[in-house]
Order: sequence, then structure tokens, then C-alpha cells
Amino acid sequence: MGIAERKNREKQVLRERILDASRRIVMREGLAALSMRKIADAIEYSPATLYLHFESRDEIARVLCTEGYAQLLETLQPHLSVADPADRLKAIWRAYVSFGITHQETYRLIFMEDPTYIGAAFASAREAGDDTGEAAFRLVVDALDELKAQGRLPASVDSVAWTEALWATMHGIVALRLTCPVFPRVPLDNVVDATFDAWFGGAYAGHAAAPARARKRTAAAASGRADKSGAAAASAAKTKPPPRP
Amino acid sequence: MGIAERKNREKQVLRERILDASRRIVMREGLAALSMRKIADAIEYSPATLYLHFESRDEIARVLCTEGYAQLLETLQPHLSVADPADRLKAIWRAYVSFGITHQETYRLIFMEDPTYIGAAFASAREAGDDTGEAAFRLVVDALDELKAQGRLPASVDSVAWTEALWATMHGIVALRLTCPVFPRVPLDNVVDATFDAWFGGAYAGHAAAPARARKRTAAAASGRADKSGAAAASAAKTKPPPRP
DNA sequence: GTCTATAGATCGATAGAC
DNA sequence: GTCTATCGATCTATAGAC
Repeated sequence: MGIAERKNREKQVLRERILDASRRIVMREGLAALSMRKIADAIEYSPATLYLHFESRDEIARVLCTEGYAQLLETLQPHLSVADPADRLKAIWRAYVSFGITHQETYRLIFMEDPTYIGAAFASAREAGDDTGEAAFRLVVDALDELKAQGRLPASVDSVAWTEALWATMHGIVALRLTCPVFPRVPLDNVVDATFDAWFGGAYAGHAAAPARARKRTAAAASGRADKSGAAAASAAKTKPPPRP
Repeated sequence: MGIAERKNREKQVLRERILDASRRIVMREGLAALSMRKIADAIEYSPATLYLHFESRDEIARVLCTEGYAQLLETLQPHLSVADPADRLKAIWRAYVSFGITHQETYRLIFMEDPTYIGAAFASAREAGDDTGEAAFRLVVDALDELKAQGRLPASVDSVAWTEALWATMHGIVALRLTCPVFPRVPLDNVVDATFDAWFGGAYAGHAAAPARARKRTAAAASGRADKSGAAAASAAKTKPPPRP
């Protein structure tokens, strides 16, 4: 069946070309600028052809969103295995913010546009038995539990609520950066560090019931920051201004 | 000059009617659904008439954004004078989240759509000598400074960075709630409380250099929450699901 | 499979009559 | 001031020729 296979391969190739072009448009001009005509122009096919490979513009957007989400998770991957749980959490969330800042439009597409896109991504991941996202979430929860077990966080901490609050913080940092012209006034890294400081400042002085807090770190971070190991956010997240309207 | 004044009054009335209709459309269907034709239909005028009062659709959106921003600040107002600085911060940020959840589309318009809208709001406020927004920001910074002065937070804390991190957290909570279908899995109030817990859990046990942390509060908050004084967020922010796409 | 052509539906904004 | 009429520019999606 060589002929059928070749045709199928060719079909996949065109599908990829469509997605490539779409990705480029979204990354450069945002989701709103993604139109069937523009994609068709970019790949030098007629708009009608696109409908042989995708049922609608929305389907293309959904695929891109799912892809972007996978890319985000992949970016986090290497930081999930940092030994110390506090360092691990910092590394993960710094990488998260860094991704959001460097891949603005991808991040927008995932978490800041139509909720049904990421909703579909979650659903299809679940169906496919892919629990990478859920696993990443659990790993953050686990890191907090580890800190509790080591007496570096109070046992009363609700790890799931803390995980969601941490997520919200990092999302808030990225999102405000992208949509609010006056945020932040101090360097973005300092805001991230301030968060770690507040949440884990005490986690380095190990004492179970009422850990003493050696929160000297903000002052240090506010100046130069010749940063530690797992910090991927650093340079990328530093100065870039928001280009989008 | 009674006649000219009456005409002027009538002009203002129509202007208000336009804004009323626009506000209703945005609140019910979001900014994307705001069109000159739809506004005109709602007030039973022709689309062309709108251009006698506003130069463009964008100007209307800008005005609505400025209005919404003022409304948000007004909502925060009563909580700015809570006596205890830690309670004050909690009250302010609970009210902030509550506003975002109950006035979803208004909040979206302010902080989640076109950055130029809120940018214009900031600029025109500055020109008009209105520093309400800046003042609110400073009041949060001041509250943190108070906590430091009372030895309830380490002196090394960078109050501005902390303020921005707190803002990012609360924005993140609202924004994720509005655009991410799987957030949050625990009740939203618990996420807010987890944040306060992490940030100010130690602020009730007063000790300057290394304040002991009595972080028992999350566990308590995770259950019932018969909350304290200035908490406006409570019921409103509890259960509502995201209606938008 | 791919095209042309087009239906059908938005929009924002303006010219010019009344 | 307010209207009608319209320009001109989007867009998605499809029917039907080749």
C-alpha cells in the first residue's frame, strides 16, 4: 500500500505547513490576527484547502493551544528533579515565568484567551491517558509536602491551596506584565523573588513548630542577583516591554 | 444663556445614554461584543449619531475602562482605613478579588484586554491631578512598612516588591478564575487565605529579627471561615462559574 | 485535492440630505 | 443633530468547476 501511505504522508506534510504558518502568525501578531485567509496566503494555498485539513479556525487554535501547553510542560521538565524541594519550587516557577515572558503570545493563547482551548487540551490529554500536566501539579504539591515533612513549613499548610496560590501568583506576574503598562515598577525578577521570600523565606531554617525566619534574601535580591543554580528566568524576563496593544 | 445650557445638558444626557448602553453590553457580553451598531440599536439612534459624541469605538471603551477603574478604587476605599495593618491588607485584597469575581467583564476590561485603555486611564488621571490609584498603591506599601516598624515583618522586606507580588497574586487568582476552567480546585477563598497565611502568618506573633510563625490559620480557614471584620469577599467570590467562552 | 467564486455576515466610519 | 445610504474592509465557510 505504498501509494496510499505516500498520499497520507503528503497530507500530514501540508497539515504541518498549515500549523507552522499559524504558529508564526500567532507568535508574531497574536491570536486575533489568525485568519484562514492569512494562513492560506502564507502557505500559498487557497483558503478552501485549509478546510480539508481542519474543520475550522477554532480547531487550529485549539491544536496550537494544546501544543503550546505541551511546550510549557516540557520547559518545566528539567526543573522537576532538582534535589532540594525549596530550590525545586523556585526553579519550576522561575522557568514558568520565563516561559510566559519569552513566549508571550503562546502563553496568551494557553491561559489568557478562550478558556475552551485549554479546556479542550486538558480533556484530550485526559482521554489520551496523558497526565503530564496533572503530574506537574502534583509534583509542586509534593514539594510542599516534603518541606512540611522536613519541618521547614508548618504542618498545618494546605499544600493544594498553596500550590494554586503559587500558580496564581506566577500567572499574575506574567499576565499583568502583558496587559498592564505600569507593572512592574521594580524589576520583574524582584517580584518573583519577593514571592519566594514570603513563601519559603523560613524554609531554610529548619524548625518544626515555629520555624525562625531568616528573611535576609529580599534585600540581596533587590540589588544585583548573581543567581543560583536552577534559575532559568533571569535574563529573558528582565527588561522586555510589552509590544502588544 | 439658558438655551445653550439646556442644549448642552441634553447633549450630556445622550452621552450618558450611550455610555449606559455600552456598559450594559460590555457587562453582559464582554468588550468584543461592543459595536457601534449594537449601541445605536440599544438607544434607538443611528450609528452615525454616536460619532457626534465619541470619536470612535475605542474612545467609548477607554471611558468605560476609566470608569471601571474608578469603581474598583471606590470599592477598596472603605478598607483602606482598617486599623490593624495586617487586617487592612487582607480586607483590601479580599475586596479586590471580590470585585474581580462579581464584576468579571468590568475587571476584564480594566486589566485583561487592551493595555492602552488602562494606560490612558492612568495618564488622564495623572493629568487631572487625581492620584487615587497611586495613593491606594502607596497605602499597601505603607501597611507593609507599618508591619515592619512593628517588628511583625523582617526589616529586610522590600515593600514595593511585596506590594507588586501581592497584586500579582490577587490578579492571578481573578484572571485564572476567568480564563482557566480547572482553576481553582479548592474553594477560591481558600486560595486567597493561603496567600495571607504565607505572607502574614507570622505577622501576628510580634518579634522583630526572626518572628516566630504561628501558621495555624490555613487549617482553620480551609474549613468553615466565620470570618473577621473587613472581609467583603466571602460569599460573592465563592461558587460562581465562568460564563464566558 | 485544489481551485475560483461567492454567499452571508460582521464591522468602523463618513458623506450628504433634511 | 440626526438621519439614510453607503464605502470599504474585514471575516468564516461552502458550492461547484477542474
